[in-house]
Amino acid sequence: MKAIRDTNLLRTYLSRFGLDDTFSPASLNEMTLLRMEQGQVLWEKGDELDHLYFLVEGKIKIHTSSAEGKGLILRFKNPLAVIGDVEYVKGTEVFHTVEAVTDGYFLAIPFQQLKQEEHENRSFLHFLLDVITHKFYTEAHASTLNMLYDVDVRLASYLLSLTDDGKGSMFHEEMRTKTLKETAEVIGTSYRHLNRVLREFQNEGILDKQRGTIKIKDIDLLREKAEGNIYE
Amino acid sequence: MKAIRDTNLLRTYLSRFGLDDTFSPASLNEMTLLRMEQGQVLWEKGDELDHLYFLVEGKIKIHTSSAEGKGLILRFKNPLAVIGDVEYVKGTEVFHTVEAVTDGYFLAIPFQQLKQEEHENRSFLHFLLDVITHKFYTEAHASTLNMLYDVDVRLASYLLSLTDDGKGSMFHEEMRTKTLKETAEVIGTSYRHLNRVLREFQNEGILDKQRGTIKIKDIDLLREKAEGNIYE
DNA sequence: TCCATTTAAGGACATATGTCCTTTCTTCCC
DNA sequence: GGGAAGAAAGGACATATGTCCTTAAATGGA
Repeated sequence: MKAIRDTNLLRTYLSRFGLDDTFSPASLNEMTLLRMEQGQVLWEKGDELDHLYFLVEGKIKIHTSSAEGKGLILRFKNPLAVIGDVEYVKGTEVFHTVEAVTDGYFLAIPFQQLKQEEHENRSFLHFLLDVITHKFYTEAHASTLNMLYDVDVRLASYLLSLTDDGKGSMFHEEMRTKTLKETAEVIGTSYRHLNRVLREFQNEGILDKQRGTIKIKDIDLLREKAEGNIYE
Repeated sequence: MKAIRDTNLLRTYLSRFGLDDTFSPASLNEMTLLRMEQGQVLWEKGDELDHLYFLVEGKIKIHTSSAEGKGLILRFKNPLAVIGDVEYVKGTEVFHTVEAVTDGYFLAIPFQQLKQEEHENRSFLHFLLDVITHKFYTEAHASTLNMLYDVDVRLASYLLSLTDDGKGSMFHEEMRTKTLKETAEVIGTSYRHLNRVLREFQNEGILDKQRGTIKIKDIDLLREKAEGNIYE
């Protein structure tokens, strides 16, 4: 990634995400702005980090793959996402590959500065704790869902998580998955199988689809399929 | 669980695990000692917690199950294990069932007291951060392993994690899994299938087994099977 | 505009894994 | 010592899911 010298933009992001409340002025001063470009692989398994990064604009994809190339997308992330928190606390290498899905920006701050911050500033520790706890929580949910349920349940959950606004009411009945292949990776199955399950759903009257455009027809049936599970 | 009035024992545990360095005297004073009994279900999904618990003696099992009764053991834990950390930070309900595998003891401290501790004591926040980060880290490893690899690789990893002392040398070539059924649940498969894979391993000369007693014969072959993955 | 590339759709088949049973040993209790 | 209950072993079969292909429609440059 390339460093961008744009103090105004940097300040805008700091205040938009309340980072200027979390960090001391000294730390804010150490922040740099970086630009990522679509498709770029930002970090790979095994990399050593020495900065903590905040995604402030754009979208990234966290994924992993076995030696044999079998891939699995763990999640997509939008601002404000934090990268390097676990690595900072545990001093370990990067474990998952991070890729830019769109163009965007990161803020970066050196680990060294964070050490300082830890001592002077309780709210930073709290921030870190909240971020990592949240990661653990969602990871635990998702992995349980993946281990315990078949693809149809996971797909239903995934569709609900996009369709539902989380409060029980429903928003866009129609949505376009960018690519079905990507959807397959997110729920941890092959494209072929996803397609199969989608057709089943169509046959059961749960949804309509034509070349990748999926339209939910019966959200109650979908909820039934998901068996009360929702991604996230 | 039943509260035990045994100040000496309590103090022993506090110092054995260095908790008296982490907590303020006021908090130490609020600690209570509890006894668990083998087989007891200690917490279930949906329970509300108002204490943080430390397992100081004995062994527990963290597991979960779907509505249809399909079960999955996430992990076993020995002292010092912490229960309720995520629930404390996020204010959520218990997510996994916790069961006593043996008799043992917990220390408990009210969430309310922790609030206090947070303000007065930086090392407590750090303690919490370390514990949760570690949980995230191991959970991420295990779930990736589970999603990406087949049972044979997972079994090989699991056996290695018991056989290996982690530094490349090897300890007990012979080990007795308490029950194979339990082993199956830990690696997330059915007993039937575990049995199948064990027989394959035997045919390939990797191990010998007779009625549940497994003896590793060729640890290099086993390592090859595990493809570099180790549980934990 | 046309061709190359990507995405979608689904057939055919292979494989991993699960479910349900039956049998055989152990273990343990009365 | 004998029977009941649990643990191990594995046969038979069902099912979920993966791999490999082929075809058709969309999409993005040159």
